[in-house]
Amino acid sequence: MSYKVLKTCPDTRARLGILQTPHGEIRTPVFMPVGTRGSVKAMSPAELHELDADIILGNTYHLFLRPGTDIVTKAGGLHEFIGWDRPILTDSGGYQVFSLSKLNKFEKDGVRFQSHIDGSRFFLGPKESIAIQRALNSDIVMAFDDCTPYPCTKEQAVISLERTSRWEAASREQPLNPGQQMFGIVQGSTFKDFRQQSAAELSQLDFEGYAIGGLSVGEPEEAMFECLDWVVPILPDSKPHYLMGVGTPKQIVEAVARGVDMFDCVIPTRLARHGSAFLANGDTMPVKAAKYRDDFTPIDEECGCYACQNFTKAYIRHLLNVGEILGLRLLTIHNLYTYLNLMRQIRQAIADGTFAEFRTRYTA
RNA sequence: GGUGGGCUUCCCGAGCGGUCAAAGGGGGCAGACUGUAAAUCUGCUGCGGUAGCUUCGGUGGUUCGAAUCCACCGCCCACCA
Repeated sequence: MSYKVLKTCPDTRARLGILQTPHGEIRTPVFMPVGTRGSVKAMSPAELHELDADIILGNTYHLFLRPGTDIVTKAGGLHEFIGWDRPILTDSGGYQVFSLSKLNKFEKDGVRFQSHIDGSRFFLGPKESIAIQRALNSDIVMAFDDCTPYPCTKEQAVISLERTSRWEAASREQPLNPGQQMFGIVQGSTFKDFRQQSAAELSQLDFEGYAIGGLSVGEPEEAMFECLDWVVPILPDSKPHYLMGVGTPKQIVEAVARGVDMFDCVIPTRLARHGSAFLANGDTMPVKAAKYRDDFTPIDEECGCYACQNFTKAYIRHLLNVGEILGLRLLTIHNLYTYLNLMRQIRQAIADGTFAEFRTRYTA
């Protein structure tokens, strides 16, 4: 048993847990910073340690294109290659089926991609994706799925779900390295019967964890929460539940209340590079805005991050304004700190049995 | 002193009689962003809510009509004395 639930919230479905991997423990609920191409953009591993990140993501599609599996294999695996000694979860490339849909074509056993970099053609299916993730030697391997777009008709959803089911079963059959574990991904768009069917089918495959995909792709927030209400209760309780690609701080708190243990999202790092800071209450602040030109206070007086302890909004705005990379770095540090700190507060609240109050206070 | 070139909206810069409130950059401002084709992208950028009003160094003039043509004045840059 690599996952252990330590405590459950008496009032919600929130759980406190520990996920064991060959590169260490992951304390859940967890937020996993996204490092698509072998780097959490603008952050060094030392800084991620300092921020207390338990685990980061990598991406099969992107790392396959560059530097390529041969290089990573030669380096001794992704951990060695990027100098990160804690757990890594690799996404399968299923999201790129969705996000790069203009550049690819479905086939029975996978997707014919055209590289967004040089136009070269290659094929990615469950077999290929898992083989790449095996070469990367990530701690958590994601099954290869088809991330359904939104809006989506029931006819499209059924085709997509059938494809995902087939691909995930094929993914599960692929060998893994010792210690690697694989998570399956529930799809089914915003249709209750499809979501439940998908969750039931996946449970049969006995994955080490269960992800919910195909959300936060444009559907209303309420629809996302509704999907969680359908799906999470029928996922195995003894396994971690991972909501892929989500989300805003308030969405994370709401999803934890619905029994989700793991999250990843590019929002904190991307918004940082685009000039916005997340505040402790979940709101965003456009630090690049003109009104902060002469504001010599930190982004957040209460924040314990390196940026807030040492720099003012006026200075960070100036750095952003003139295009100095330190501005992006400081905001990235701040946003990741805010996210990881939120997760600490969530875990503490569950441990203390006060998560329901925390949730009410936070989302108010 | 002479000859030639120039002065355009915050900046650079196009424009060479009507379709010009004026191309294109830059800068500025605002917005978007959810398993990252993203240090990216989109929109706005003379005033006014509209009708319209005020701009293209200055002042006059030519013309139905001028940023565009003419005269004078001012300033800048070249080269020649």
